[in-house]
Amino acid sequence: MSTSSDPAQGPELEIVHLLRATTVELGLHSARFAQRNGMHPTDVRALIALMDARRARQELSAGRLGAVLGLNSAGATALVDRLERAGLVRRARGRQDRRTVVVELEERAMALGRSFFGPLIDRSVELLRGYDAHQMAAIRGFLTGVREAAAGDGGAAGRGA
Amino acid sequence: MSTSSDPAQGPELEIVHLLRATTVELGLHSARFAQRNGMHPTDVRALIALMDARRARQELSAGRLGAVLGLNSAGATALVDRLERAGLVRRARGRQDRRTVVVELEERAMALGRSFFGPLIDRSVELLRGYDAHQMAAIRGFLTGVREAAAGDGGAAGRGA
DNA sequence: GCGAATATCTTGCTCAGCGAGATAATAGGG
DNA sequence: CCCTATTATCTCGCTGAGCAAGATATTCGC
Repeated sequence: MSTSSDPAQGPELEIVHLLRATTVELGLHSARFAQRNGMHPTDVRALIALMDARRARQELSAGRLGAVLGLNSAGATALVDRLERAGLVRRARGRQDRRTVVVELEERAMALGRSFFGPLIDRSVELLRGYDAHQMAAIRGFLTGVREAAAGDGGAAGRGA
Repeated sequence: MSTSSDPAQGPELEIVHLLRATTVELGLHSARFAQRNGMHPTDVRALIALMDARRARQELSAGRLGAVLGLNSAGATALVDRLERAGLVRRARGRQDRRTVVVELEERAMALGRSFFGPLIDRSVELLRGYDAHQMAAIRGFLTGVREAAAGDGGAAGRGA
């Protein structure tokens, strides 16, 4: 966000800060969406995870959803309660394992998600169409590398207070 | 609804989802860092904003910090209280306008921030060194475009429940 | 100096998320 | 088939982040 860094340190650092600024902006966009619809940031993240799972044609249980979002079981239950009360999801018992609760998206949630992601996705695809294969490979490689670095928990982080 | 479902629709969509996955992973990384240091997500975001301001050689007041993070004045006061109690920042009265409270980072917070961002930044720079100017321009252009699209509040999103 | 405007702080409240434990369903050994 | 360990979810009680409203302190225009 805000003004850039010392470009003197190289174009690489400038891009690193640009990536961070972009993630911050996406987060703020998401927060605006949440507030506008009377939801909490966690609810939006849950919606994203559920739509992701749906794209991959996989069921998502309450517990697994909570794990993805970093909640404990009580928090996961409360989350699904909220989403259900808002009419965004419905609970269904798992078929083979009836202990599990499968969280299924209501049509309303899909529409809401599309209204949120659609324009952003369309604009992104439009941007990408302007690049050649060589450039696309670079974008893909960079994002993949950063994702793996973040997932690998690169942050050392000493003991807090 | 065209765009947002099928990965077979082209390499563009794959990259869009990759970007989203990357931001999610960065968010989880940040959450792990927060928990490990007894902080909350908002505290980490505040630290980022403060380090950003410092890089830009700009002072950040309590109220302005709260605005950046989307908090009201009470929330901003509580946030600075928390960070101060954790020894991460100190309050200082503004020089020309003594109503304001300038939030200044303690050395400890800088070190903590570096331990969090350092490895990720290093890895990112390393990745970027493998690309030529043509590719760097594509990465820069794509990220800039997405950031602007998100900032422009592309999400329509009607009234929620 | 007086009153309006502005920045922060205080008070009281709501609700997201946690820890601990209860309940329900499955899997395996006898 | 029954009994026990395991696993998935839910219930209860609590902590604390953030909000709304208002108090307090400082600045600016007149």
